[in-house]
Amino acid sequence: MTITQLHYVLAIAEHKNFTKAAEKCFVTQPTLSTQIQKLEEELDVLIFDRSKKPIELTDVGRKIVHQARNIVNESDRIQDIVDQQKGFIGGEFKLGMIPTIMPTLLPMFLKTFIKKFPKVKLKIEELTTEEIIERINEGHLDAAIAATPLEDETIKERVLYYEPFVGYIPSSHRLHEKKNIEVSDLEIDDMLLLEDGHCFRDGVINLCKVFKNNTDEHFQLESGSIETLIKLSNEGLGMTLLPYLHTMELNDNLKQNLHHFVEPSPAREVSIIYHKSELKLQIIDALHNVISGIIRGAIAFQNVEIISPLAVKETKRAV
Amino acid sequence: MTITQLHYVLAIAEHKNFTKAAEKCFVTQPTLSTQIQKLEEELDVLIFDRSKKPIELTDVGRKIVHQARNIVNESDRIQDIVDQQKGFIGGEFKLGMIPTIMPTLLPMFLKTFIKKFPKVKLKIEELTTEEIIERINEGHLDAAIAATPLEDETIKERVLYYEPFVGYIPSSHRLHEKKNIEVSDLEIDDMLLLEDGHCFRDGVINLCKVFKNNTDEHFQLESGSIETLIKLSNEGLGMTLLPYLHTMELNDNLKQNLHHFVEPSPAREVSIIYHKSELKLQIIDALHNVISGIIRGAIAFQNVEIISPLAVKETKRAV
DNA sequence: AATCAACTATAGAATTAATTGATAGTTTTT
DNA sequence: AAAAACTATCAATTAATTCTATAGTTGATT
Repeated sequence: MTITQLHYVLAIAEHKNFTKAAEKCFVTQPTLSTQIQKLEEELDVLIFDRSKKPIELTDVGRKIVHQARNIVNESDRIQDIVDQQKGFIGGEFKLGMIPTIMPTLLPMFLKTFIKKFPKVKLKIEELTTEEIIERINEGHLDAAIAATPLEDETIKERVLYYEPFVGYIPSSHRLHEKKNIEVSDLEIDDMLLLEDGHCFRDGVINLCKVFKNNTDEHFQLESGSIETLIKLSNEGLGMTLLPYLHTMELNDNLKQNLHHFVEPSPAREVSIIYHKSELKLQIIDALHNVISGIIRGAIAFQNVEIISPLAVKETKRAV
Repeated sequence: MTITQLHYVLAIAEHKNFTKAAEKCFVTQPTLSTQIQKLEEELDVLIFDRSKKPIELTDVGRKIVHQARNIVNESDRIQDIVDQQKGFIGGEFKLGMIPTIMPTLLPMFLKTFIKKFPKVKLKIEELTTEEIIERINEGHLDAAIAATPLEDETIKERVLYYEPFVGYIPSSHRLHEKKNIEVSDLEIDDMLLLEDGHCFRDGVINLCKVFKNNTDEHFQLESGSIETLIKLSNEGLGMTLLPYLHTMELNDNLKQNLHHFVEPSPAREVSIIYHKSELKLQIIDALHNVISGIIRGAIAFQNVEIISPLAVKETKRAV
């Protein structure tokens, strides 16, 4: 059994096709055929069921693939160890981001990051939380930025910041006259909300359920649609909640419709998440440091006046 | 990087000598030299410091060895997965046992076990708890039977049974007339004890500390010396505590010196312990089942009369 | 400082394994 | 029925691993 063979197994398991897998491995298809045969012979067990089209894993095959992924991940860490020793931070790094975070956060840290770590080739993709979890587990993403907690055993989370929600209340809305709103003011029937998989932290009222109820009867919004949300809100379809960082980009007209919560404000927890095998931990560290540094800096400098200490819990300084 | 190369790294790290490591790997010494060189070149880092005699690991080398051990263990599990699928329970299995458990427990289960699992080649070694922990972590032992809890993060424990201690009190001793003794009767100054690293369970008085204090001033006994302990006790050097299973083998004369504790009796927890990577889990399962079955059976049948329900805690049925 | 013992490194040959291009044999799709 | 899409197999090639033999290095001993 060789690590190369395990790579081949993973590629075939993924593409369900020897020919495509071979391309991805930069070898010819017979190479895969023979190497898989050798491995199957060595273990004296069939990993793939070739009678099915497309090819399928056998029961043992599935377990072997799972274990093979462990082994390959663990063996990749050897290079990480060496990189760490050399103080080298570089290489390709695939980062996922959910749609409601990407457009505001990415421009804030990207320039700083690539300047500070020029050898890291960041590949950033906008994905839903579900897609992110799947791809992290499959090893196609090195890390992602998403709303947490996820409660997923195989994925580690490191909190970047807490982002309060701000009410966006058009003049037609019943709450428009109220300067600061409270969670108890909210009513599902006159709200537009993002289907965003995020829950609020324990202790703060859990708005998740409210969201879910709502989406049944009304409609739901997808990727990058916060602008749409605001427009719909302006059309008189209801108030909405915006993540704080988004509110910073609104023009002055729209800003007038913002109503902050009285403390403690509901907030979402935004974290960098990654597989528990902690591959490429140095780059994750680097991202964590740059982003949480930027967020701290940006807020402390620009916005202390706009939202005075928005604490999620007494002890926590938001955003 | 190949798994073979990692095996070579581990062997050299262990023996600190290319020539010896080569023997253990069943290859010649030049093979190791070249393969290690290739790996070091691929990673572009020195794993071994050859200037030192005997050879030493570099700092990165140490980390690489640690990771290499992970990878090798994980890759061994592939065979385990296959074995499990085939329902095959067999292969070499190295089991450690501490001296105060081995002589009584081994004869009780060995015959049954090898009859039930004839394909497992058990290699049993008598070792101290410290040696066991070290060897499990180094991968030289597959499992061991020892007194627990160990509070060692890398080692998993599965309790086999609780073994009460029985007082052995020669006629010369102040407590000889008392039929059933209590923990509060014990006094360090007139007791002989085993240096056995085991602590009693929470809730029951912790006799560990008593042991430790004692060994300073007096003397301590090593491996398999319970017979000696009894003889010394008979010589008037004090009473002692015997693990329950040992008391079953005493001749009638000596049995007269046994004094059971009033409930709850102090007891030791005896577990099968193994590395958290859970290599060869099927065999560990098999051992666990056979041993705990035997213990349950033996006691229920022969000894209900001798020590009536000796519960360590209210809820637990001892031995 | 010469010699020895105990190592590790290197060279070249032999062996073993991996990969390829060409092609045969399947199964599925059209 | 033909074409398309795959995987398996074969023979040849290339690459890698390992071996034997030996050279080089270091530290200890005389």
